[in-house]
Amino acid sequence: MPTIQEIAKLCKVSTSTVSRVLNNHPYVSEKIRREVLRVIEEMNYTPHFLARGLRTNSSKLLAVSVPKADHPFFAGLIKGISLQALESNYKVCVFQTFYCKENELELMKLLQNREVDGIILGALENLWDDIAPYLKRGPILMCNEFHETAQVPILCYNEFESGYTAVRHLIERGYRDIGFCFDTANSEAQNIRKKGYLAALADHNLPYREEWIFDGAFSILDGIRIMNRIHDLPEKKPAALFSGSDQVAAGLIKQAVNLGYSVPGDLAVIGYDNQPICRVTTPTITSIDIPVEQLGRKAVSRLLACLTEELPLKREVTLFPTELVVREST
Amino acid sequence: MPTIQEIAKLCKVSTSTVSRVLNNHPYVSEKIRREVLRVIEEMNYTPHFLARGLRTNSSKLLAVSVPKADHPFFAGLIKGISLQALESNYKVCVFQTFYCKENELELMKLLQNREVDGIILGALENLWDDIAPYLKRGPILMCNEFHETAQVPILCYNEFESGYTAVRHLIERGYRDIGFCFDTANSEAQNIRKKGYLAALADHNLPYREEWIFDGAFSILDGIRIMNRIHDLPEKKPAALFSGSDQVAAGLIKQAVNLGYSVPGDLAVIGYDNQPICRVTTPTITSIDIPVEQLGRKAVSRLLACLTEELPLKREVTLFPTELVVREST
DNA sequence: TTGAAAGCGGTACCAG
DNA sequence: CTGGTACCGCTTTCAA
Repeated sequence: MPTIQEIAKLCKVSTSTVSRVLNNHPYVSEKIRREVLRVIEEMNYTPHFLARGLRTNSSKLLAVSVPKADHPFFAGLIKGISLQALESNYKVCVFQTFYCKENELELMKLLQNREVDGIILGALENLWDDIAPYLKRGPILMCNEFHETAQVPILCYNEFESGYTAVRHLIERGYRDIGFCFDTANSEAQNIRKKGYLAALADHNLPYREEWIFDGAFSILDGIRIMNRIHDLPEKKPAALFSGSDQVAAGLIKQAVNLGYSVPGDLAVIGYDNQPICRVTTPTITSIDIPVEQLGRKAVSRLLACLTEELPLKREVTLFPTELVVREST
Repeated sequence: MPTIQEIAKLCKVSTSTVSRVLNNHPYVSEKIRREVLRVIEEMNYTPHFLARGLRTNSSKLLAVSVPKADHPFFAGLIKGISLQALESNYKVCVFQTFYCKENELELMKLLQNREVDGIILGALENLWDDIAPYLKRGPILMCNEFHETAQVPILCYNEFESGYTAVRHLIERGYRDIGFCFDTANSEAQNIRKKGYLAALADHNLPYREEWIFDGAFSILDGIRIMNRIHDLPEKKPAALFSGSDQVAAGLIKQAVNLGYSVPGDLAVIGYDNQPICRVTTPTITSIDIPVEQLGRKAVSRLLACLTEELPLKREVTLFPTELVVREST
């Protein structure tokens, strides 16, 4: 592999001049510029990335942390992030936490080592106070999660409102006994969503029961499991469920139908994220659409703004719009 | 951020010694080692990744190319790859081709620039001859795709056999008029799968019609589109479909039911990949299970073997087992 | 407009 | 066992 020295030698100029050509600096005579470019082409030279990075102190690599890369929502986030990053000549490195604090902290070390230039947190496993110290090492940004005080850009949507909207929709459809499925109370975003759920119930003087609230709802299998538990409830069962995930909703519906319930007759289900799966179940799933790809793209452009303009990181909450998409399950 | 020089100064030793401690070299006295480690700890020092990488000529970064990160199959592949890489202290950078040759070639430049140490191709958009020159720059490995002559490790499964098995299953169920959906004839793997389909038909003296073969089948929407075309077929319609993707199968089934077909009564459908979606449609989808996560993990360990043992890259085809998973759609 | 040279922060060879 | 030092390949003053 040729180096800049060899190109310089062949062109009979200094490495500085070659470097200037490479970086489009002014003050290089047109004649030399052309000659250098010709030799570069001829030798098929490309600059050594690590050497350049060491000098300029940047890796052109962004990390995105997600619980699991194969979760449809996060896969969409990765898609958006990856797309936007590439347009700006940044690469994206995927980091999975598997919902585990330690893995997330491990990721922070990448920032400390300058292995990555910045981090997009697609979820948050640790307490923010354990993450904050790493801000000294480079920009961190929160995307799809919320925190009350974190002094970083936060890209999210109004979880309270979307939760409220989903439940109000169920109420308007005539349902009164409404349950809620979510993945984990560790997530501030999910807690706010839950508040929206509770507020909608309260505003309409509707009952709410502890046993209608299910956590640990991540996947299709969890939906099936939860539906079995509902089926076995000794007392009153919910007539509708607000599920924090389309996967869970799909599992709920499938198992409900298996158990002989009519959906939405006996049990209505509303999902979240408006994933493609919503369109292929029977009945199809009413859901809340989240502009996930946009979320990812914006996360990158915001992060790069901090990086290139050296903007100090500051708190700045950006809310994206969500939309109720009504289908057959409600 | 402290550097190795500062640590050396504080410890009153040379940078060589600190480096030795850092890299667990022998020939450092226990006393000095402990002192150095203490200071490193105290200063919260971590080595600069780019500097180290420049010296050792490695970025500890692997690239994986997929058509789209949010395709469930490829999301699973990314998951497996990412998991395994991290265990070996490598990072994984996701690269999306969007089924476009140019993007794939762009990826090759990362290898040339030493931005990544190796590449896992989850698909292949270009002709192999256009990729092969980059082998000089670093290891490339094919995963989930096949090529007749490429001199690189290929991790895949027997597409002929799985195609044959799927179709034989339909035949055993009594179907005779069997169609085929696949995404693109650019994929050698898909062509082999098609050969399996054709061979099964031929071995059972069954007819095959050009108009029962559909390409451009990637997504749920494509499934719906194809079902509409089948519905409009002027002559004989297929009684069963072998779809190269569960997403497409789900779309086919959904639309078939919408159009008043009974599945599998009037039309049987078999998918591919055995994704979670298979379990939530009505009817549930018979599919071919692919050990995608394993495929990803193996790809990484194989690639790292080339990297660490400096093994010359050579052709080596590894076949993974697939399995027919029978559900309600057949 | 150009070149010389000093790093960026490590690693590893060679001498002692 | 330890230290001195020459790089790795590029960018960026500074001086000419």
